[in-house]
Amino acid sequence: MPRPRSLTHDQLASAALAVIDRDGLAGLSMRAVAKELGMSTMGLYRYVDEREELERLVVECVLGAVDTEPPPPEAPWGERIEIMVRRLRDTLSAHPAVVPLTVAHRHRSPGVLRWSETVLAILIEAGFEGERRVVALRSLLAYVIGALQLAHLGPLSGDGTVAISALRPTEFPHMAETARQARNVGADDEFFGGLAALMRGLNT
Amino acid sequence: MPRPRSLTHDQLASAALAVIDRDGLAGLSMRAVAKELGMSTMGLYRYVDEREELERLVVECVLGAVDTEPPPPEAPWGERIEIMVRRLRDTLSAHPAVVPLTVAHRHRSPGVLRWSETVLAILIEAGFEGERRVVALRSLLAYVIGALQLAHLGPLSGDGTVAISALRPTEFPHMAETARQARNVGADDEFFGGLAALMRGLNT
DNA sequence: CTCGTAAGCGTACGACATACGCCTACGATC
DNA sequence: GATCGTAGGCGTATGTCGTACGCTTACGAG
Repeated sequence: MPRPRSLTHDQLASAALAVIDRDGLAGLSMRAVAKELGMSTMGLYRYVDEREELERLVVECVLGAVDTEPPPPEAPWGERIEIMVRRLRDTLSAHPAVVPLTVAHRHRSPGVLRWSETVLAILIEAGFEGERRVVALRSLLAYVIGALQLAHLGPLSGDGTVAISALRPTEFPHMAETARQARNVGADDEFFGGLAALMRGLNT
Repeated sequence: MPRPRSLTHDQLASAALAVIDRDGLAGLSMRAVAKELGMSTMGLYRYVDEREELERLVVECVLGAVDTEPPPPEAPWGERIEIMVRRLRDTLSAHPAVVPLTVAHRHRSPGVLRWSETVLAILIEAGFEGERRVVALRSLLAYVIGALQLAHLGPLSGDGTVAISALRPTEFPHMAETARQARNVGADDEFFGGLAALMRGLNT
């Protein structure tokens, strides 16, 4: 075997992640990642066939870090699900710009699969069967993905909310008032408030 | 006033939407839209300053079509919210590829603002105040956005689910079985099942 | 020591957004 | 009806992107 590879997939993904964290998802380019690695642009193509594969590596690198060990079984199942959701959210929150990539590549990520497997085990133990189980898993995923994107692109405490609370109150009175109140709602309160509601509803 | 504009914003947005519907979001380019309109690439720049503005027009065109009239007030508030969510989902489902644009530009879209205004009015009438109202609106939006993206990029009846149900059952037994069951769950069952759960939870 | 394979690089091409400058058609004014 | 300023529309040019292709170079097995 001639000439061993000098870069691991993890190093590739970390470099890409560094670019994304610094310049946003739009800043991700083969050139930028190559420069980050101190190599020529085309050198990168010895490791990945195309940009999409690099994106998959990034997703795996991020999602692979999720703790998928089953939470302590003595806790009620609702709490255990919340623990799992919290882990996923914490992991993705560290790199919010990759969430769109996650959505696109989630089917091939062992990370999400392992996470889903653990969540399903809890749901099954809690008595979820058939369609009800499918709906529970999908709605949890949908909520996490949607909430993270909303939070990243327009956090409650950010410009958007300020702009809305300044709207002509005659046209959008409820929006203006709600936006004013929203400034006092932290990102965690918002996320876990909605999650708690979803969990209550799934339970009944 | 010299030389009236020969194209309306709506015509611009419709052309862009046609491109997106045909070639996906990745196919959206100034060149493609200009060609769709039968004009030169640079001619487009007489109407929009930059690509982002064209995207905003598309979002407005789509979201502006949402019916934001308050639903019949004799219905229970939960049903009225569901009607509003259904309208939003139906509108976005017609052009699923624009959902990511929607997320990015939602703050400036009168369509979402009007929709939110109507939803807030229902929530207020139902007794939602302060943080609880904020959380309700945001979690509904998060769920819709997340669910639509999941459905578009990997519908339950699609390849992804088939691929998952073919995974080595020793490693992902629950996933494999759940995916098999998921093939019998329609997109509407999935969406409204999760929505119903969220609504139940918000109510308590 | 030799040699085949893979590593890594440079160049090149076509698509993209878009700045700039040109000619042109129109409508308000005289 | 002639004039003129504004906006419409186009062509060209620049810099970025992904990536195909071919070259040189370093390594390890024989």
